[in-house]
Amino acid sequence: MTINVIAEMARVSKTTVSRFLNGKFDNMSEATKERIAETIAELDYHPSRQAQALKAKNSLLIGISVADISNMYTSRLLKGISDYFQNTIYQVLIMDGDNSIEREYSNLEKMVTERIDGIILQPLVHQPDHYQLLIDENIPVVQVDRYTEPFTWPAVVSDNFQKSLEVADLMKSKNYEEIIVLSNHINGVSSRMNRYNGLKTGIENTNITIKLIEIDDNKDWQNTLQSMLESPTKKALYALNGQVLWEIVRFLKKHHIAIPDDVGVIGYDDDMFADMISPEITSVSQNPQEIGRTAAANLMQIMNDKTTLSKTIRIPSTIQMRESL
Amino acid sequence: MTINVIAEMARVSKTTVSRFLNGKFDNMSEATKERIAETIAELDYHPSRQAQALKAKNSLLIGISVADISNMYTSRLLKGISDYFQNTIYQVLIMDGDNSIEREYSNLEKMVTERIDGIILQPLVHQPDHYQLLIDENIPVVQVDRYTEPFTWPAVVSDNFQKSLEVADLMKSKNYEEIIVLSNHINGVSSRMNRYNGLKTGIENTNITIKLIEIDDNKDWQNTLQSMLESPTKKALYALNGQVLWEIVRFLKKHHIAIPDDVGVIGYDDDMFADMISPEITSVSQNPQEIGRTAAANLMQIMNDKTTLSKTIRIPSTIQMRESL
DNA sequence: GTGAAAGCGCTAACAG
DNA sequence: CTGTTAGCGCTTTCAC
Repeated sequence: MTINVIAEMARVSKTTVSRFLNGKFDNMSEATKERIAETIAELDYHPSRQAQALKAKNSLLIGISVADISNMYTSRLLKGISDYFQNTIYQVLIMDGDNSIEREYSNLEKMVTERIDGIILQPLVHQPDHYQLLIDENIPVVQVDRYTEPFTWPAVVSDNFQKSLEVADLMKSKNYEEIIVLSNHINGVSSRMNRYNGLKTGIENTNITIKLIEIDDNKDWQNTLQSMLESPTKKALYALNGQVLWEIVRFLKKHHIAIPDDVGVIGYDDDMFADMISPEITSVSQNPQEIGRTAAANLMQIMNDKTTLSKTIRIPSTIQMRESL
Repeated sequence: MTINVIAEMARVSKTTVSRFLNGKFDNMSEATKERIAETIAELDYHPSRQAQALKAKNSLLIGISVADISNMYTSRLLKGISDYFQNTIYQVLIMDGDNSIEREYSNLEKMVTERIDGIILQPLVHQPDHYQLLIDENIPVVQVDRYTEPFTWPAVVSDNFQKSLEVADLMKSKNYEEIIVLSNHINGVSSRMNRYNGLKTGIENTNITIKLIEIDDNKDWQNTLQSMLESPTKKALYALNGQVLWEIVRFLKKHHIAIPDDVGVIGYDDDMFADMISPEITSVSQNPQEIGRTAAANLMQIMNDKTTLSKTIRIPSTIQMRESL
């Protein structure tokens, strides 16, 4: 089912059919127009994107590279992105890095091969030269959730540093003496670094001490945490993402450590469950759908204007005050 | 950066480069091979998928149409699918129907235009003739989670009916007298119908009665539920998916209705939270990742063999016994 | 061991 | 108002 078939059946040249397909009716008789329309409808013809792409040198494909597709944050991010592109001529090619740097790179190579017109990237690596491939190919990129440094591409992220300053204020006002930060590896993940650094900055010139447990470097983190909890100081736990937050809560529950009496808890990502467990968990609620939507809109703008706007956009998050801190 | 450029720089014809790209080294001198390899590496050349597709008449694109992308079940399903295709030459085009029949249809039309080679479909509509487009185009399809009837394409689903029989057994053994099933609209969603019908079949010839509240038909479902709960019979709530389950639990919590003393609760989808709230919620745990993987594998087989295996594959789920029932 | 040429389905410049 | 023609980047047949 090709344009030639349609042309033949409608007794016109394929040029005319092409004009019809592209809405160029300026100089087309009603009769021809109608005949083509009928033929197309009858045969249920859809022009081949591959052929169009080859000609036009754009694939109308947008690549999305996410760190881990099976993850609440990611789902909501994708919702925002999909929503935005739904009403455009672009299609969305989603690839899951599965938290593997090799797999992410292989995905990006595939995207280049697909001649995608733009990329929304949740980078697994902090150094931009790891992504030299994309720079060389001069592909428009917008980063989400995290960013590479020094500056390479615009990014849409949460107000991580700022929000951690507020977390620090909370800790001060509640007279906590020690904060144990729990996270997956922090190095190279800007969002986690900013959350951690915001907290450190926020408690400067106080007596509050901070400890950090990086979970994936430390299979034994549960023992580490347990021994840290033994001292008599007033402590709080700060989990830098949702999955870690729930691991902690599960751990505390299992060991019958009372929240917030024995230890305070606050964490990132306000899943629908934070207010359903007892005690309800105080958490920082991000807006991934809005991050996705914004990133998509910015990518579109960059692709259209060829202007690479050089800034980081911060989408506000909010601290949901509940009972655990 | 095209094959012509490479050919010129390596001082061979593009035929030879093409042979190189496709691993046809049968009659190629080591010298040429090396020269081409070097040139490609130097220029970081990636052949255009569009041009290849145009020639080969396959896009190597797989379309995934999901009902709602921002949903735990879907994320895990996508993980399974992505994982499988990662090591193939196929790319995955994910589209979100956002629970809108129109949007789903528009997505499928886009897939046809992209000349995708196969589709994994979580159908929003029960009648297969709604998908006549795909039938006409003769596109290989595997359904997931739900299926259309009468039989059109193979489907990979959970053992919904079977598992609801077990739920019925549980209800009997715990002497429940009345079961209130809560769900989004059941009609046309085979998984929900099977869950409901399995329960009905399971309690045949008992005195247990069943009531059904379809949440989206009934904005007022909370009042409906509340009045249903007033009678003195021993009752249980059965939620047919995760989102409904958590809405119910939230509702009960808010109204201080005790689980399981005032009312028993069981529901589908064993999110990581079911065992973290008090009381822990008894739930049916599906295996969406395995469903996705299996669907992907079957689609591959159909695409390769051109044999449309005509069966429904059921992936076992398990009832996680906890405290709420 | 390698190349010339045709053609995949489409668009656009030019001609009439 | 419409058609002829060339060409997008690749693969493949046939020829040397």
